[in-house]
Amino acid sequence: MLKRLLTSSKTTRPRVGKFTEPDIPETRLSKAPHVKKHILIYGLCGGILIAALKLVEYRFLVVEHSVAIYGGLIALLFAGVGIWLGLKLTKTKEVVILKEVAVSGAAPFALNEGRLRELGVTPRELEILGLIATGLSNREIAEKLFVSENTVKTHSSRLFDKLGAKRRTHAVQVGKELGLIP
Amino acid sequence: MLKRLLTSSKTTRPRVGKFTEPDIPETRLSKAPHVKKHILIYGLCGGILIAALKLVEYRFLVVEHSVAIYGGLIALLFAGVGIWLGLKLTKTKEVVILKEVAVSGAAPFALNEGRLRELGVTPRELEILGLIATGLSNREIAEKLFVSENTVKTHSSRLFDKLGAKRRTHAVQVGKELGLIP
DNA sequence: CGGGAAATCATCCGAAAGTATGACGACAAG
DNA sequence: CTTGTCGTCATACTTTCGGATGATTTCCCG
Repeated sequence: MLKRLLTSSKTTRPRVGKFTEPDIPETRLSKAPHVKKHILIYGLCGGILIAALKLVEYRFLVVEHSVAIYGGLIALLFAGVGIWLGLKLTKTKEVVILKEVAVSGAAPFALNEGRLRELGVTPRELEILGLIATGLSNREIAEKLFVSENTVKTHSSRLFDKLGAKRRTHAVQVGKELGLIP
Repeated sequence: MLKRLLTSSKTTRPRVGKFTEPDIPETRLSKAPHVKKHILIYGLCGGILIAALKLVEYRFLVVEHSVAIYGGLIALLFAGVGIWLGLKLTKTKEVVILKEVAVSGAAPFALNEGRLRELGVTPRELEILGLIATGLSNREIAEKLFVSENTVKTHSSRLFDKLGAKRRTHAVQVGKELGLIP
């Protein structure tokens, strides 16, 4: 039991705590479908740049001015575009985080009547089991049900016998496992 | 005396181990240092490319051959480098993707450490609370932990005090509500 | 090195829990 | 009408719990 406790914390807590931090709100930005889009954009930019290059070449031939200036312009242009694209792609990819939070469906708890009959647990005993599970003492249960404490003791005794429990805490545990109490 | 010696080595050690173990499975992929690295690489490539450009310009001036070819070469070069960089960056970032698989049906219990500190519940006390919740008696807990029954009673007494519980069943109930036990 | 937290162990004592047994009334089924 | 189950109550007894208190050891922190 305790081991299970620790085990679950071993697999659950660190993962959430270390990787996603307390950011419970889902910060998902899935970009899987956008990849192709970016490739397209990239190609488009490439085309535009090639066209620009052509233009530059054209002016180059026509005007035939300082070659170094035009070359530098081209270099700057492409370098800038490259950096821009790199950053853009980087930024886009950077945020890709898939996060699925456990929903933990609320257990509606349906009383296991079959088990009740199977064990021969009477309604009164079940009622007392429920009160025991809330942490009440025999006396408090007796007052709550307007009966004597001895009655509660006999009920609980028979209940423990039917559940195969030795203590009330054990009975609670068994009752939970058997679906007798939520 | 001998018993105490064994006790300290059998109960203290495992306890510490149990509580620190959960942090071991860390499959983290730190990316922070890689970013700057990439920026450096990028800058380096930029320098190399500029140098290449200069070279091309030089040959351009000297040989004065077909301008279109050199321009195309430059464009291709830069385009290729841009694509390569983009892909590389993208790839690097993609590695950082975190996939958190949801645990649908499993118990999502996460120990409430804040409450622990808030109430001043020690690890040992929490351990005993877990054992109490399973329905074990003080004696059984003592045997399980290799300590004396009195020790268990002391621990549970302080635990009840901290939880504001009067009975062990009540303590279990409170512990569940407070997220101390599953 | 002192001080404090944590864990350990002990003793005493009253309260609560659990066991064993018997008994009584209500009520449904045979 | 008899039988059986269920709920109720009681008495007597044993076991377990829980509170109060004090002591010791270990470890960490200032």
